[in-house]
Amino acid sequence: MANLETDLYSVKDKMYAAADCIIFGFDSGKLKLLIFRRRVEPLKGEWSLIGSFVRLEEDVTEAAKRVLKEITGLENVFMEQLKTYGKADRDPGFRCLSIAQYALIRIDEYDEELVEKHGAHWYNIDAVPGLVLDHNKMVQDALERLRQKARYQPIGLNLLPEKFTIPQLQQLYEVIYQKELDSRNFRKKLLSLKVLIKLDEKDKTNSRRGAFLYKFDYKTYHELEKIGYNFEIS
Amino acid sequence: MANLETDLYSVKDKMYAAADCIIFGFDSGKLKLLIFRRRVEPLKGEWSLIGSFVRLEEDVTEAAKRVLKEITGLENVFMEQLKTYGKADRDPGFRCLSIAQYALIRIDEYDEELVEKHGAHWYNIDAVPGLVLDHNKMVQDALERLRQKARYQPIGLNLLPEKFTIPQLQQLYEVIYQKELDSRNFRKKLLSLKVLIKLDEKDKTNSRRGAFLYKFDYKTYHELEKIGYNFEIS
DNA sequence: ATAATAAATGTAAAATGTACGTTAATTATA
DNA sequence: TATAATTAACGTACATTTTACATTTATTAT
Repeated sequence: MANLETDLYSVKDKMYAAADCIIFGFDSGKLKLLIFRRRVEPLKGEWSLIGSFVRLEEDVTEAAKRVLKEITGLENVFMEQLKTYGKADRDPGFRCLSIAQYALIRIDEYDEELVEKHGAHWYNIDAVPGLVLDHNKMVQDALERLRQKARYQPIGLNLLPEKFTIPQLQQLYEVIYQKELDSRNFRKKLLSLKVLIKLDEKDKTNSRRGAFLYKFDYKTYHELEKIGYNFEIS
Repeated sequence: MANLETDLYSVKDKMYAAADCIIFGFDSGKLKLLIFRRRVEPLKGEWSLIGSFVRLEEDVTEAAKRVLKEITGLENVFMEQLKTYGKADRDPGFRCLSIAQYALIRIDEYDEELVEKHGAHWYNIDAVPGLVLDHNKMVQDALERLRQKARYQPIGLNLLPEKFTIPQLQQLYEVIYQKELDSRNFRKKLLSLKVLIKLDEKDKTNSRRGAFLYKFDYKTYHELEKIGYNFEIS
């Protein structure tokens, strides 16, 4: 794969596959996206989703994990396939499929130095600049998927620290759904689901009184899931 | 692409992409799957999802439509990407990604002759034989997606004729969800959604009395959809 | 005319969702 | 040391939806 650009015959004659990652984070009440400068011609240097070619001997999933680790230092992150973008003319350089995958990371955990070194940058989701190829479309699709999926599954929690407060969680849902939620009903609904473990620690960064921290009870959740239980928040 | 099997160097050195279709139908109260005999080595002649290599100059979506038309004669069918199967070793012959797409067809509309000519066959979903590679897994994943998606969107209707009765629709939901539904509550819920148009024709194939035929009001539905409406049936 | 059969309608209780008002805990400050 | 300010937490009444179940209706084969 090293001489992709130089071996013109093979470039035009082959099918390539890229793994592109839509990396979401949540910070200061905002949903964010991590992007970097594209590393291959054409359009080298332009803003792009973080991605890489899938190597011949490598699983698609592995390729996505590889770049994610390379840029953020993170492993074992929530990542899920979004969809494959397969228009024949989507990339002017190659015939290249992109298998897009979205990742949800805890923004306090990534390796800042590494991110900086690769020229990557976090943008507010509503201020993402123009990206190469169909990458803006991928971001839109990923957002829609996140919204859809968050309604019935507790995936949003992957964007928060392990210990979080209910007001924090509400704020997260508010940015995902892009609408305000009633804090009293939100709390009531959430607690009725019986999958939060209340700790006796408080987070006092946002109020004098402080808000209790909670952990999500994955064990119980997965058991309930089996018997057709839905983590539904609206 | 014609000499894939003969040009050994390129075969081992290239990435291929296949479009595999999970084709669902609904007939006599059963959910069915259309499969055929694989046309390429290795495993030529074994039961397989209906698929084809994606040509270099062809969109992935086009490839899927192409095979679907080739085998069933159908165009303009509901089809949606399921996911891409990208394990490096999933196909012992090539490095080949499979972009799996599921289709929902009205089983009374396909071209029987064409299907027969290609050695394709409808199997009850609970009696699908062993398929090549990871195709059985694809079927399971597609089923799960269908179940998930049918809860909130009226995609099941793509499996029924344009005119259908409420008992028919209920039967469809029952096979999709694999559970019995209360007919009184089903009807009530369905009609409350205000997206069925009652015709003044009856279908008398199942009872002396006959059941009224309905059409789905896509126009109204799509308007409601915009304002955050959910076609939720459980 | 009657029996048989699936279709269609109805109703009451339980559960869930919605829209609010009130109280509690904490600390900076006066 | 008391008070003000602020967010967290709890509660309640009403509306809507879901659930569980019984009855009536239209049709035709006998």
